[in-house]
Amino acid sequence: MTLDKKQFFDPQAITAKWQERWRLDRLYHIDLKTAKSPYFCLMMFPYPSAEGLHIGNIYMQTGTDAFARFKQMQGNDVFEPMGLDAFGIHSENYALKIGKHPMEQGRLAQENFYRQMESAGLMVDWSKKLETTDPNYYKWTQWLFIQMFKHGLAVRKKAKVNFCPSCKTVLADEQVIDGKCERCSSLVEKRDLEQWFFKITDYAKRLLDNIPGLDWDEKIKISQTNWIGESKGAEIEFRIKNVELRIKVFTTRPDTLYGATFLVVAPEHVLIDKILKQVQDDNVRKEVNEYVKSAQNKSEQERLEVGKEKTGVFSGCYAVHPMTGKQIPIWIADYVLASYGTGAIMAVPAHDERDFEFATKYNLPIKQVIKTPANSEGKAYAGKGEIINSVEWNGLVVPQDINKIIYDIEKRNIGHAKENYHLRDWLISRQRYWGPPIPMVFCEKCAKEGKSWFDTEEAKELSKIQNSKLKIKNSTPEAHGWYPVGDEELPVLLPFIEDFKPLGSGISPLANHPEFYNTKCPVCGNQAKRETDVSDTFLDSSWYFLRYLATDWQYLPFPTENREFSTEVTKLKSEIAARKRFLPVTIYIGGAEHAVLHLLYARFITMALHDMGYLDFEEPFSKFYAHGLIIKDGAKMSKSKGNVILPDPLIKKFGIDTVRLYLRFLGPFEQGGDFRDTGIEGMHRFVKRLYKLLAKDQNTKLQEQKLEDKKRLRMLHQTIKGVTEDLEALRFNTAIAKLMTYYNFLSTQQDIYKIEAKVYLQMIAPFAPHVAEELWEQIGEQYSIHKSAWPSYEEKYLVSEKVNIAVQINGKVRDVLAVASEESQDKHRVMEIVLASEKVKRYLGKTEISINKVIYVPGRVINFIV
RNA sequence: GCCGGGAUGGCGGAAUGGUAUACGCGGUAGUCUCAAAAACUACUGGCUAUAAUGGCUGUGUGGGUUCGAGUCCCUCUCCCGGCACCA
Repeated sequence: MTLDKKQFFDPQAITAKWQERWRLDRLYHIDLKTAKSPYFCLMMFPYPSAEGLHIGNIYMQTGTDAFARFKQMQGNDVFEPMGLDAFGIHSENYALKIGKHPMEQGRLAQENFYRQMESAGLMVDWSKKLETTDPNYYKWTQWLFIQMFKHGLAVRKKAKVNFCPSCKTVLADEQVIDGKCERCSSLVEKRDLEQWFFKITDYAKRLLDNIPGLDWDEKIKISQTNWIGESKGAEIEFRIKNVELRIKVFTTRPDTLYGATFLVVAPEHVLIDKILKQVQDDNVRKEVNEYVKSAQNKSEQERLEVGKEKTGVFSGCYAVHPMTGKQIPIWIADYVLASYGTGAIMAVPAHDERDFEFATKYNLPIKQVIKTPANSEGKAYAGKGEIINSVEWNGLVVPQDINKIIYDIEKRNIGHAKENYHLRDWLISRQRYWGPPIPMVFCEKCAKEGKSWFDTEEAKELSKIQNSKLKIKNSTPEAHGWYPVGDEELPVLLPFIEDFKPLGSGISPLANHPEFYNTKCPVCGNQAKRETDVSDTFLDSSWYFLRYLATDWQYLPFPTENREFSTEVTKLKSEIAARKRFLPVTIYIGGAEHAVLHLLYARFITMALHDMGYLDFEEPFSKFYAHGLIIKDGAKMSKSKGNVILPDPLIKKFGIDTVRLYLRFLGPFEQGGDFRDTGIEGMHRFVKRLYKLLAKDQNTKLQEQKLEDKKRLRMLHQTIKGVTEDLEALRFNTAIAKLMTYYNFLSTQQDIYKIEAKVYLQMIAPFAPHVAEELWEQIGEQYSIHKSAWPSYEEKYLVSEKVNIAVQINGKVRDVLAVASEESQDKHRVMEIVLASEKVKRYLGKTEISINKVIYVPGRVINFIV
């Protein structure tokens, strides 16, 4: 007779039973204050834009959860919080697509997301959840913006910025991938606009220098290093002939200075106008003007097109070479970028491919200054070799002697050592609706009078107490008229408006709402206007991990002892101290796609908050682990391909424990893997078999007495060791493989010892929390398995199963003769095995040698000295 | 072009320099069934052999180090990711 499945294993009933019990018992509630061994296990919070959770979200969340549960069982007080990154273009675009108001869509999505995440059986303390759209949250996002402004890290600048014509907003550099919008893949345009920027470039060096010390995925560290893009070199000044003007150029190869045969400046370079005034020839002037104009009209895309032939025009002016005193022509060409370095270069065609191409086209002189191997032709871009044709530098060898050259340049007062960074300032304004309004007020009257917040008493007070790393600047023209909203006015609520659609033309939807933007100047009291742009969603997520520790605090953004909050700090003194122990985040798990976005911004903001005195650490995430992507049929899941896997039906069909186990098993966590339907069926079979093996009313008898069988003890302890090490390194797939091997072993045994069942359930609990809890109860153990101590192993049971037996002649290993197995641990037995081995017989027969000494190397090789 | 990472059965993937292919999927055969499904049992890299506890071969290519290489070193090919007219 076949058993009805329901009769012996009903995953839905088990899940419901235990989730209910855990909730009633507040099993996963964590008291941040009394925690003895604080462990902050953070996972990236999702944005609730799509129809619901994606299998990829579940993949990441349950993976993090398995690790968190493991750490909890190891005796840590694990804080695993969760929330929603609900503001931002992602969510807004989705609302636009389905024709709902973002506020309404947000409410629906929020409900659905929390329901789904709770069904995943996470050990999240839901009493500490947060949403970035909550005014109690974005009040502090706005507060953060204001602190950045007050400390001179949020500035208004007019600049060429990325503009997405489809999302109708500006974008940060990091949000442009291959010239396309990160969200919608539209071709990004460049527009000249005045916007709010965060001065992340001020932190470029520190952000870079801290990278080697981070316990992060190497991939991510390399990406960030490349993105910050430090180039070491020198800035060198060239006098312009007949004029009191100088052009600064940046070069990484000051050693090739004697090879500079002309200068090139970007078409946008500010000196061009001044230079042109000196030019007599009208034709040249006209030509230059035309070139500059045509360069401006070209899109970034066109200008950067690979393989494009270089263009340029002679400016009519000459510069004076600082070493030789000879005059060299100044050219204007768009292969030099205004936004990098000084916007001008010294061209060394003999040793730079681009300069060579340009010099060849326009017939400019080429002068070799580095000795190159005989066989290479004119263009040798060698970065190393002996310097020639360079008067006093001749004979020096680069790169070794580059510092001598820079020293010489500095001594002659023609330039100095200089580092440049690829990193650009973080453009924070968005001309969209769905975000926290930037909490700034602009007063026309004050602007005309050249006043700003930096002229107030408060600014002067602040400048007295601030960290030396942050110098409050004097009021710059860009800051004139700008005041932050007063603390008591926060949050600046995002109003509900019907016309929330992005307008394009660089204006935010809020700009059509005088009832929102009309206000009074906090200083002069005249009519003033609120900023109508909202901030980038990456600002919301740049500090959310701090807020998890303070979701119940209304007057503190996160645990801090800064004097700004002195009243609260006095009141909550010990609580703040206790909660601070969870920071910085112990481990952060998330997708590698945020390498240069979220992860860099969070580091920057943390560093800035540190410098402002709000935090006493400057790196937010001690450890970062990047998980891989889950794909289907070898391709990324997408609706157009019709290969999207949704979690709900799977959970319904197999139960969450099977899904959790399968997601862990399908490939290494850091690589992701291919979702296969037959694969999950296989895992389902395993879960059913396991249940059958250990469930109370099944045939198995649990042996209460002590386990003495050596083989079984070794199996048990080896599995504990392997699984523990695998979990420690987040190698979930191999951990589960070991558990399955162990199951296969146990299932062949007549009886199962209690200790085996117990340890087995504990090891599978992080992956299959509900089934493990159910069986834990059925074998008569005390609730809850998740509060039980992770099993430990004893070395004495771990003697290696395999040893190799080798022959040594004159201290050198000559040959491996045999492989002995477990029984061979004592020397006499080894001898027997060796002598019985066919290979040894042959070896001994051939060479007529005898074994006179045995050296035993535990675990690996047994050497015979012959 | 530059910087990373990778290539192991029919498939996903295991292997601190020590019996390559753990674990799962798929496949084959069998048990149970009127039958099928499910479940269970056995086998499953290739070639060869079958009296075997047999032989040979095998981790993208070609070489090297080593008693011993998927693993370490060098060459080449291909694939994936990031950056890219950044001076």
